[in-house]
Amino acid sequence: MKEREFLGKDIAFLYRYSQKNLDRELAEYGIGSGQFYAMMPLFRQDGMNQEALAQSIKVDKAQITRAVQKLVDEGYVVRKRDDEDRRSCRVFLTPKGRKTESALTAIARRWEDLLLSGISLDEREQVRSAIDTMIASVSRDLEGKNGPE
Amino acid sequence: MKEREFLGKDIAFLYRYSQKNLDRELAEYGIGSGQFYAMMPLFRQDGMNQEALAQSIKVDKAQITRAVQKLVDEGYVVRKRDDEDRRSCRVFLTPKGRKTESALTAIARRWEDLLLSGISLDEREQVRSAIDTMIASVSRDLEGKNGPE
DNA sequence: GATAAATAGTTGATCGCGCAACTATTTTTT
DNA sequence: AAAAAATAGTTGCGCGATCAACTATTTATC
Repeated sequence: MKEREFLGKDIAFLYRYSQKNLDRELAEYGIGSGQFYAMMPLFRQDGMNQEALAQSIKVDKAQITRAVQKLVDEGYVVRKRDDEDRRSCRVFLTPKGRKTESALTAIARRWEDLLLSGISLDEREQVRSAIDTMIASVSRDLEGKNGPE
Repeated sequence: MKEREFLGKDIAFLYRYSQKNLDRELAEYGIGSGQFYAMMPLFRQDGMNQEALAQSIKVDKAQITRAVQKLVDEGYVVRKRDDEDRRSCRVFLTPKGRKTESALTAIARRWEDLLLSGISLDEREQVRSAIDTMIASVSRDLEGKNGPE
């Protein structure tokens, strides 16, 4: 039985290196990894509010406030007060923002290709579903801890 | 073919939730996840210098400086100037530090058990080796980028 | 319809972490 | 042996991210 390291350490390393890689690739767009993650869901669906955006990448809403602020500063998105519910802001891509879609998705794809490069095609499917399972386990744990009081 | 999300997002989530979980469990010891990762290698081998410690968890040496400083403040480790090479400090566990070993490894194990809880035993082996492969791919990429000048 | 509770967003404090610039000590070159 | 290059560690700066406390608005309750 091979001597194994703590799995958390491996995930941490993959995360940190991912940030580094993204930051390098994104530098020319004037944004960092935090903004990148916030952009991706907007390509799928434009005009969601910040709460929905936060949920879709599972980060704190404070983080979204800051990411969107930066994206506004850089001209990639605009905030529009929602007239149905004036507490919330809907976030829309600007034309400049839309133009980055193919470049940003290419960056995501390249990173993913690198990660999976040593793994056979049918194993990839298994790895992905294992990761889905882990996320589900963790999410369930999370709910148990702060969800229903 | 199922609609898949960006793999990086999943890794980011697992990482962030892991930090949160560790921080909660470590609170009673007065340390955070950053110090936890630095402690783990010391249980295996005491007295390595900070450079080695940094490499063993693949973080920046600046991060180790800070983590060790905090661990010294909390009384878990001591720094000893190395007399063979007076540039480096060797880091040793104190008795108090040693006493945390079983608790900290239990925390690591519980977290890992949670992560893997939905995955069958033989799939676990595959997942682990897939992650090893990803780490190898990423490390190779990293070397290609700043290694041999 | 007034008050209470929930919700969307913002802000400040704090942690984890990498990078670049710096100091102090080897090690290598010449 | 002197000068140059490498190495271990520290420090300042900035980004990503969470939490807690706060404001503004909406929804529920009495």
